Amino acid sequence: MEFTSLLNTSLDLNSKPIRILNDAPPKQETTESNFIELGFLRNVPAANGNEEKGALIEELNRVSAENKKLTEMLTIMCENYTQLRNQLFEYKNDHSVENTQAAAAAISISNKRRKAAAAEISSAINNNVQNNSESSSSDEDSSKKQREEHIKPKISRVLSRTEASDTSLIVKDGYQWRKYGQKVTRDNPSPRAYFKCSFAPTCPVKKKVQRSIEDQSIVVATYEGEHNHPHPSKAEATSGSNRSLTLGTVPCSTTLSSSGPTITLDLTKPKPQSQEEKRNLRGNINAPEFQQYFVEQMASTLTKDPNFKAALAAAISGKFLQQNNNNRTENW
DNA sequence: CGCATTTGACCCGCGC
DNA sequence: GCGCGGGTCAAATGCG
Repeated sequence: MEFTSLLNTSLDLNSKPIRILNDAPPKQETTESNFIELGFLRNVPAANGNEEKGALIEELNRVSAENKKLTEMLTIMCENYTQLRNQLFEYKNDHSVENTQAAAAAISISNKRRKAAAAEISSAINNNVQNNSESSSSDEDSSKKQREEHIKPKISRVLSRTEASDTSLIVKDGYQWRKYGQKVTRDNPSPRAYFKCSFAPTCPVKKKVQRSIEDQSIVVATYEGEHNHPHPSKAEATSGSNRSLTLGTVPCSTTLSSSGPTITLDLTKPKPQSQEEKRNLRGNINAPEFQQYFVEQMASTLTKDPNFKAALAAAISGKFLQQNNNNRTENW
């Protein structure tokens, strides 16, 4: 099963300010649209006339409807995610015996060459398949294919948005990684970094991180294999120290939109939280606490977004200008 | 001093 | 067999 995080859950907040008045000058238009998006609508004075007021109310209604739609979409996505996660757990349970054998083989041969290791792992899996399977020799081809599927390490891609100037190639996913190499590949001028799980050789998981050739602000992390140990943040939660809330076993930090600017939500970023809160939140995404946490995360992400900051600054400065103008008109 | 990162060298698979 | 390119190793280096 390949897990590719190409879902676009981004809200595209204010990347293109909404046009309110078609004939309004650009500067004014941007400021006013920002007012609406940032919730300053109530403070906009009615001095500009009833026509504009009506337009603003209409816009507010439109934005409210859009917000409702987005909320529904988010709910559906959460449901889908929960379903997929359950399916993953079921799948894992079904294959736990095979995975255990493969992991044991991987540990015992950690110092051998990769080829030999792969051969041993595959033979361990093959033995298991053969032992468990009652298939006759006529099914050899299909069982071969099955084996090949087992041998293939699980590969998943995660896309993360970072500062384009940030050259660290670090994708925060909660796990600890040790960098063991960096290469410049032919198809992409930006270097590719190679990481191993810090639990290696016990944990065979590797990841490759490289900036997207299309958008330098996006880093693509390719994960190979599955961790055979609990998520560090989970382990910490059980052992007493708190760093982050995890939303499942797969990294859910990122999204990518292939077209247009997006805002990426990083749900794995560490956040101070009490043990009790964590217990209450885990596994109940509909809980008000979770939703509050989710909103906090979104707010945190938004405040880190330069576009959002610029929009906020524009809105605030616009607000002050507006107030000054009003004061002047009142004083005159 | 120990650990993580860097980086050049090396290995290996693949296409010609 | 050779060259190319991706992936890995391991000595050197940096940092806390």
